[in-house]
Amino acid sequence: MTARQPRPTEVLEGHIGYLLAKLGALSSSRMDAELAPFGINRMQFGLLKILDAAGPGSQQALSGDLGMPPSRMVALVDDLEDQGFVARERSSSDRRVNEIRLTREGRAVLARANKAAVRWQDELLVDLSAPERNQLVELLRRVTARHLGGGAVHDHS
Amino acid sequence: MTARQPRPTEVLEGHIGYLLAKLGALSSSRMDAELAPFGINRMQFGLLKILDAAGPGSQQALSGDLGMPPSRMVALVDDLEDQGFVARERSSSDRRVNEIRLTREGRAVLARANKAAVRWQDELLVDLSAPERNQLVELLRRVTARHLGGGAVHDHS
DNA sequence: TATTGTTATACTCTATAACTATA
DNA sequence: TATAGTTATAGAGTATAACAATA
Repeated sequence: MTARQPRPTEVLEGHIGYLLAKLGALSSSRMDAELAPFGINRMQFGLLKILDAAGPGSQQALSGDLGMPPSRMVALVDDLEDQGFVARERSSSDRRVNEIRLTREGRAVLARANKAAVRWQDELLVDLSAPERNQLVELLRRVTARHLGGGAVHDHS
Repeated sequence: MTARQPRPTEVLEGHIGYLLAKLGALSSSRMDAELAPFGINRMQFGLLKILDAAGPGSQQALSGDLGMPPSRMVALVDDLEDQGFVARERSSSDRRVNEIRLTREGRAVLARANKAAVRWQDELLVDLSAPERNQLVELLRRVTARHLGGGAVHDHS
């Protein structure tokens, strides 16, 4: 509790990596909190968004998209399926694959969750003007494109 | 491996939180990799920087500064002490407190580690012009000040 | 033999809470 | 009784590897 001076961490804020890590962690935990009322976490939110944008896909494809091991998809999809947000159907052409598709309920919850996500984003950027927000997003996208642009974005710490 | 289309995650990049989380994770893991040759991780790097800027302090004060529980400091400082980068001295006025101070070796390794950190930052921002880099840092600092500015910056996922 | 999805295991990280020594 | 530091424990998250079904 005995933090010193005004702000000893100020010296760290010169490092953009520090700012990115801190804001990333804040944003992640807050996103999870915002999404919790809808029964999903930010990974599942991303999953629903991809399904919505790219159409149905196998768990392998999805795990490739999200850059996570297939084993991790199981619980994620289990939970979405239990809540009726996605449907798992054995592909007729290749019965090994699970074809995952968004249900009507899934599309509905995605719409509501998306609103919450946008609301939180607005709150995060409340101090920036509209042009500044666009500038920030554009700069971050350029950095992202260079360093994570190749294919799926991996965590792989 | 069977990631679909050009980049299905593109739909996620409209969310600044996604970009921040991904870049934060990338930056963190890369920082650890850059610092590993010096025998420290990014937390210890931050610790050394704070000691350098604010002078010696107790473990409590440091843990307050960094926003982590005192128990976590122990191993962090143990390791730094083993390598001779900091000295732990029982305070004479209150023998419960450990006064942590930077050693000469600590100051030397900090200087070298800092160069590596700056080099990585330059690489991260390689596609941005000098004014753009300044703009990005300034925007991030303003967002940080609003949402994490109060005191110590907590992780607390 | 290779691949999809699943399950089991093991490892890392971290917070919480007991414990000690000082005050 | 309260506080600084330490140790112990327990939980979450996650990757890796074994496994079953299908190709």
